[in-house]
Amino acid sequence: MKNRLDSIKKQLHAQSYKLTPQREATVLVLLEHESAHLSAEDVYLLVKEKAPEIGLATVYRTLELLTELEVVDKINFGDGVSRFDLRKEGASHSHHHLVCIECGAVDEIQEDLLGDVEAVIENKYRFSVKDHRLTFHGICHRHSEKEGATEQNEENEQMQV
Amino acid sequence: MKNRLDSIKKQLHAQSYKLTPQREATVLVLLEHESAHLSAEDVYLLVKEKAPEIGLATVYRTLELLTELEVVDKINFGDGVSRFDLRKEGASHSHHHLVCIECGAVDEIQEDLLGDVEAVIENKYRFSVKDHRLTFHGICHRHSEKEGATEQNEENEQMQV
DNA sequence: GTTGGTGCAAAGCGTTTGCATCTGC
DNA sequence: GCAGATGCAAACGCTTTGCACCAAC
Repeated sequence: MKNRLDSIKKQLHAQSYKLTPQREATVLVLLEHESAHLSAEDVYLLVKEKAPEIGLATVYRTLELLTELEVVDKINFGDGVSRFDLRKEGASHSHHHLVCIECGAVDEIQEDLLGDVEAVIENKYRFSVKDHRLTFHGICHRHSEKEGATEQNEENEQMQV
Repeated sequence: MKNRLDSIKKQLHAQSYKLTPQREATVLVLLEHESAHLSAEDVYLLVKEKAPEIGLATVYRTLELLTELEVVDKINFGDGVSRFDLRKEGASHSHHHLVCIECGAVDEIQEDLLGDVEAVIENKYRFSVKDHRLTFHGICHRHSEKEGATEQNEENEQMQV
């Protein structure tokens, strides 16, 4: 965790940005809530616990900055808010998501399943892929198998495989 | 084209919705601009040419209705507006998109490249896939190969393979 | 006449921006 | 003191909603 923060600090400095207390608090919130797919508002409320004086605009500006630096991915599940996902250290691509239409849970898939597909895109369609967004909508394992599974609204889990 | 309209009319009637003149004009605009990834505002301006009295709210309501009926897919490329894509007749999944970060062009991929990936999602992650969204961001063939390719902003092409 | 659909304007809501203030070299 | 960063409030832009009116059976 400390390493991630240091590494992000270096990335900021490399582009002559500072790691201000507000930015640090924001990054810490993101680190502490990996895979939570927080919205800007979510981040704001959590950061306020650490640094109550922070303004929403600063959070937006920080998240924008981190997106530019490719520290986070700005993703969108079609519900009208942008969500921010920390990239795995060194990952060059956004990971995939499973959105359950029953309970709203969002699971992550860290393994890259698009290698073959990207090869087709590159060769057949002559398109040089820089990033991708892949989201599946459907019914998660908690709801497809057993009826009466524990309700899980607004809750997020990470599936590491 | 006529067939598509009739088919959509049937789908509406099946759920006891009417194909009002405003709805018909909206559907026609979508049919005439397939693969154009029109925003609601775009659709509104085009529909106004056919039916000048139409209101923006009606267009929004119609697009929402068509999305529910799975006649169109509501997609989002992260630029803050929803875009509406007519589904191919009988297609059960949204098709894929290639967004060029140089010129903003959006190409479509009609072939389904996710068969193997969905099998993994279903089996390994026990997730029952109902729909997907796959977008690649990168550099399109017009800009990756030859410098000085024709500028193509806000323009869209369909790649049928 | 009842029901669903429409048009308009106002409201809603996430996000961005202008600007005065602050902070650190 | 200068440049970058911040906080606040206002502005913005897309989308939704309330409501009176309309159209079709």
